Amino acid sequence: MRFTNSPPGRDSYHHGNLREALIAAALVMIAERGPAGFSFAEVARAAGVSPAAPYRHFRDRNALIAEVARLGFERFAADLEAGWNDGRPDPVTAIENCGRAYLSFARREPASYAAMFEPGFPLEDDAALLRASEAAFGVIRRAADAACAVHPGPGRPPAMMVALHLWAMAHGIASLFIGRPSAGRRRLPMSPEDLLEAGLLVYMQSLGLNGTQR
Amino acid sequence: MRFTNSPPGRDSYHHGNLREALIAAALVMIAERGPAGFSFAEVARAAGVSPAAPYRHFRDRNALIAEVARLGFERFAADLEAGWNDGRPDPVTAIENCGRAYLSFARREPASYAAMFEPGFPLEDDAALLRASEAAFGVIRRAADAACAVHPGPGRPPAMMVALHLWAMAHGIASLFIGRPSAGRRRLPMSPEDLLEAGLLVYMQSLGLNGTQR
DNA sequence: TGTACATCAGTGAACGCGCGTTCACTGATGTAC
DNA sequence: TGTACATCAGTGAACGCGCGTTCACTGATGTAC
Repeated sequence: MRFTNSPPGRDSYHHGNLREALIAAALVMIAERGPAGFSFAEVARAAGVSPAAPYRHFRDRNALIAEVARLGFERFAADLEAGWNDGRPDPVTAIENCGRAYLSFARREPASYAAMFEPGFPLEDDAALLRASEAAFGVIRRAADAACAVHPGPGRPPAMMVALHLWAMAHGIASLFIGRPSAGRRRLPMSPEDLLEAGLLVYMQSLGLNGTQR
Repeated sequence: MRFTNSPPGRDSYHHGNLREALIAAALVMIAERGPAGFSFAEVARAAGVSPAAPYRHFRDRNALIAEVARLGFERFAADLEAGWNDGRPDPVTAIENCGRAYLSFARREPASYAAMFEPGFPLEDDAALLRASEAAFGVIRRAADAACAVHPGPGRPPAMMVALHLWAMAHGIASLFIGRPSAGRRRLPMSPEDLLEAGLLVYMQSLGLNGTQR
């Protein structure tokens, strides 16, 4: 598979779109074989370009994966934001929609999701990447804030903790039941989406948010 | 680092313990660099043995990782079983202990946990491995059964679903907050253990299991 | 207890391969005047 | 509009390296008698 600008073959000495083509090729390979499953040279070959060309755009293979992850987090945050939809029509429904958006992203973009959460090397020191991941978590955090605000209190749980619970459950389900299988995967008696929705409802019921009242 | 039988150097033509030494060396390398971060040759070198020697014990590198995962699942199941402790003193406390055992395993054996859940290649067709992973899930499943049995009903939730929720939350927290960091990791305002305990309590409260009554 | 022999575990040399990285280069693009 | 020049993106050849895998081998162990 080639990822050149001008179909079918490149007509110019310059590629014109190499950076994007490399990212697209990496996504395909990560989806097929995981973040560890390709080399810098292979991705160049897939883009129809010499093995030295990618160095014009990325310091090394890891930098390419980091960029895949960063772009993934950006789309991920946008998806979660759309699902949350400012808490409409009500917090419980909006959180369910947000959860659905979460799994939908993991399903549509397994390669991005893997680069984001199992890159195979530490991704901590990339400021732009951290910012993108914080934006995504920010959506969940705001959803938890809004949900907690409904709580009658006293005994209102800390919103940060609720956000982490929501995220852990969504990530747990995505990571166990969506994407390339691991040995841990079980057969599911229901879709991951239904499993997450039920889990969120059980959880939120305890918080005084009755899922049936909407 | 060498993993030979007779310290400090091997005195015999035969290693005597090579299989175990290869597994031990793989565990160290996986802990440091992830399941993708070592080669078959490197693990042989670490064991102080020629690059051809590992082939006497494992078909290839993947078979070695699969064995690491299988042994990991065995110890994992035993740990969960000990935490669950047949539901004593009561199901809620026992499930909390089981959750603590879950995270404790991920903390003590990050390399095994990674091999089990992010091997980097499909591990589906290894029957012994599948059996070991089913044994581990079986503990969670039995814990969910016992917890659901306490539910006053009607509206008692399916135990299988509850088991999957418990597992997803524990795995989500382990995978996000324990082990080698990914870009997704947030700073935690509390320990993973406390986060999981709180999450389990909130969840189980909805099931009619009051965590404060024990 | 001793000996012959089969089995087994590890050797070490060899191979072809693809990778990461560098380098001086070259062709295309954009811009100043 | 034309020309000169700087900048930029991709070339292709080269390198050393470690890997995976094979092979005939050898030394140690265990067992039959």
